[in-house]
Amino acid sequence: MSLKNYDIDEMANILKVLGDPTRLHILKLISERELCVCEISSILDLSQSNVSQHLAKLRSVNLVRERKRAQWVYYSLNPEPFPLLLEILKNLPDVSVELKRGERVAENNRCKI
Amino acid sequence: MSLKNYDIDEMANILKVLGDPTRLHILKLISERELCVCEISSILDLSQSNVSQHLAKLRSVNLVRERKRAQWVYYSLNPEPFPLLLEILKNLPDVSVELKRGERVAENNRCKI
DNA sequence: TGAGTATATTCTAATATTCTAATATATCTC
DNA sequence: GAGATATATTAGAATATTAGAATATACTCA
Repeated sequence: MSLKNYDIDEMANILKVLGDPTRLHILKLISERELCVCEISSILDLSQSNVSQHLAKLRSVNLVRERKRAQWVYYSLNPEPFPLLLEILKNLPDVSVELKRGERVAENNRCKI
Repeated sequence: MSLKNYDIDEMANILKVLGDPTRLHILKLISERELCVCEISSILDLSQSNVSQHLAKLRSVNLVRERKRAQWVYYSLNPEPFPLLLEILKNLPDVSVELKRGERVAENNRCKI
């Protein structure tokens, strides 16, 4: 996803989706490592439904990619270059501690494939 | 305004303010040339109150600068470097035709100082 | 000082967003 | 196939945002 040639409404839409702390947090997490919904849910201590709805918004503007395996869905950043997003994420606080917590959950829940 | 060291809530706040087509449009306009509220109002065909409220949101996250002269208030981009914003604005459609229209308004209303 | 103009603020109604609870779908395992 | 698990979707209540009308403030000029 390039940044070129957006009209104002498209750009506003993307920025609106980005303008939510939960969604930014999710993006930061999956920018470091692919995560399934249950891991995100557990790390952020949010309901599955809530996370799923935020992911739907992120999908709606093509910011994330999903990979389905068995009953799990793993999310990662859309790999097409979107320099703006990378710049934003680079400047958010580190989430490695949270990710460690996610790993333990993954092991317990056997969604680690 | 640098992009470094924002926490997630601050960043989300800024992006939320940016995530509105009217505000993006205003930012694009004043990135080309300092404008008073009445010019913005006329160019975008929005009520004075509406424009003023959008400007208040832009002020709330420090994206714009105001210069008061007589009864007019002239807005321009906050000059502190905010590479992210410049990148966004660079990729929005040209507004020079709209700005020409604004100039005519300015002449009629004698807010051109 | 008083009338006129530009802008900001406040209030309110309409609309949009968010969260939770309930339900649906899909896949796995037995 | 039946039950269990992961995820998505839907519906509804709570909350937030938006736009317009009315009002307030600040400045100018006669």
